[in-house]
Amino acid sequence: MAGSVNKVILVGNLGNDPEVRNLPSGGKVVNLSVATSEQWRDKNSGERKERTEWHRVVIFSEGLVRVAEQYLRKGSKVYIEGQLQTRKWQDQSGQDKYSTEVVLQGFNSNLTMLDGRNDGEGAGASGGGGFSSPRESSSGGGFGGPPARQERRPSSAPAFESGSMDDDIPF
Amino acid sequence: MAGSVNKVILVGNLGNDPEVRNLPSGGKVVNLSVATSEQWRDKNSGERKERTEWHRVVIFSEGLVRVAEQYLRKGSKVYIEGQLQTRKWQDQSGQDKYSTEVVLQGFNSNLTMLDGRNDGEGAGASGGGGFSSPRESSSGGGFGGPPARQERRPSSAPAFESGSMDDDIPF
Amino acid sequence: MAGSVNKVILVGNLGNDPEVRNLPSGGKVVNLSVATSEQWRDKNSGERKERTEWHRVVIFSEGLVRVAEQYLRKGSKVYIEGQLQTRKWQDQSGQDKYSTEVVLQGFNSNLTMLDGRNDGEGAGASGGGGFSSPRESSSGGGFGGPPARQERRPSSAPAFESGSMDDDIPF
Amino acid sequence: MAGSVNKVILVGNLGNDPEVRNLPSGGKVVNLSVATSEQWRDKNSGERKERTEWHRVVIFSEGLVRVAEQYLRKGSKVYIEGQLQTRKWQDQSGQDKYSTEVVLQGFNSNLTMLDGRNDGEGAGASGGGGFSSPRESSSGGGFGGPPARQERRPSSAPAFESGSMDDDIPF
DNA sequence: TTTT
DNA sequence: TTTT
Repeated sequence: MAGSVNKVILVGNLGNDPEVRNLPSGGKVVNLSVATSEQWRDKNSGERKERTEWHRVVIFSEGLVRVAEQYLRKGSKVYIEGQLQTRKWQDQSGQDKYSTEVVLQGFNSNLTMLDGRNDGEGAGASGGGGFSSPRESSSGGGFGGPPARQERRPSSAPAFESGSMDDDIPF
Repeated sequence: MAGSVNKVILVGNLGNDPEVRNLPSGGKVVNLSVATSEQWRDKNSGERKERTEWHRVVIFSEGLVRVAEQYLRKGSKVYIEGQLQTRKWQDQSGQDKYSTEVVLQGFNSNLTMLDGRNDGEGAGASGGGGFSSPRESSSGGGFGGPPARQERRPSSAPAFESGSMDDDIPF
Repeated sequence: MAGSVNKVILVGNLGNDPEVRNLPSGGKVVNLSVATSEQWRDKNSGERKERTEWHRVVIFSEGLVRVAEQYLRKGSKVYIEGQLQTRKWQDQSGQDKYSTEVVLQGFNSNLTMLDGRNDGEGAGASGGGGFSSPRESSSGGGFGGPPARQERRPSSAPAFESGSMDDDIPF
Repeated sequence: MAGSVNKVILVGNLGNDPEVRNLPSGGKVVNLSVATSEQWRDKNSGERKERTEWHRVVIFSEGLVRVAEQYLRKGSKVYIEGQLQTRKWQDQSGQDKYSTEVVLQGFNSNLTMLDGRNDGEGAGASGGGGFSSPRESSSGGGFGGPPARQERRPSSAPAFESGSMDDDIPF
């Protein structure tokens, strides 16, 4: 197909601790159960309503499996980026069943803890090797206007709390 | 829950013409069957592989129902933004079944045709009324730096045809 | 154009309290300064690195202006969905300047607080009126398989903490 | 910061052929100029309006640089996923300038051609190596319900051509 | 500078 | 069932 996209973005809370399973291959898979919810007020009755949706999330990416194991617990709030996949299986009675999951696997996945203290490295999808600098190989490379010698990501990166950018950025 | 997000973004092709159904309420629902696919080369065998995923899309938003009816056909390429929802139903034998769909309803949905001739208006989710100006009520409103009297979107909108941006934007 | 999309998604923290300004028109605009940051370990030196990016966010949507005023403070973590816009302005010396902002306006915007106690209504973009039920007009409307009489969003919606879905959803 | 997200999603058309530049390091950077546009009808005057936004896109990811060079031309329609970055530079007169760009670099980027004949492989961000199977290492790994011995993506991939899904998926 |  |  001349280009397609399959992306799910969730922000929600874990209904349970992550379930880690070992694969025959030696790898691991983690299953999460993630709740998202909407609130609204009924137009007619004026009542407060809520609807909770549960999502099955399956993590294959090595790096993200590690994040899930180490940092996530029942109740954790997470940002998730994955892909929709439906698979077919048979129950005990041989009946066909379908299961739709949000799959985190390969380059375009993400899992980020939104509460708690992730003093860790951050979590790239990184299918295997981990990643170091998000822009390791650049040097210059900007658009026409700005001169190429400009440093794009100075090592003296200003931390958000420091307030040191006050006279840099005009806002 | 202190804030959650449930969003699906798809770019894919329709496997069939849209199915339009009338609701008892007088409204309409449109069902789409959307394919996304990935290609890759098998690391070991070197073979070319492809996996196609089919997505059930259900459109409730009035404005988007109209777009689907008028412009979409089997084979159309679309951009879709909706929400994941799983619902339970019983088949003829009384067995419980679950069905997961991408639902377009309410403010945070979108449906945009990516091929063909949409000679129409564009497609906002607009639950009912349609929308006029995307920034009708602004006047000024910029950040600190720029003076507040600046027009953000003058009715003399800076259309590219005017050529006036040529020496404006440094790229 | 036969369909285009302009969307920014941010999860980050406010560097300052929201700045609220009144418009001549009687409306309000809110400006936010939002930080996102990445951490990584330098491949060569092994050093821990961090890069913080500051985003200017401008809120025009009435409903979201209210959310920002009421709930957001310096340090708040937010989910933001808006549009990229670059505008031109002149500084005191008459020099042309360009400013790129993430604009929340119209139907496809979102602002959700990710920490703290938003005991409020949730925050739809809702350009003007607020919104009540996210699926007010549906009744049935599912895909072919499931019968139309199924309730899509039962009022007895199970809250995430209740565990009441245990025997409903097979995960 | 306990987790942040910085993501831009664009669907638009190239205003010019891609600009490829060689880096001192031996790598390449590609700059794109991408237009998105909105149409609406003015509430008062009833006039048809349009607003075009131009985005500067900078591609560092090796794989995506290749895609851009090979397949993209002036007028091409693309799906782009990247990150917002603002950088500072000085013009000839020593004046500080800021430039905000959509940067494609590292694992969470994407570039997909939405028209034309991409007879190629598809385009993962894949910083260097390319990617083979999107789920090479799985075997089993499903959620609780389905038995673990189920193959998730059999090498006999269930291609739609086989007709085998006809009576499978209830839609 | 694109596209409709 | 789509598309390449």
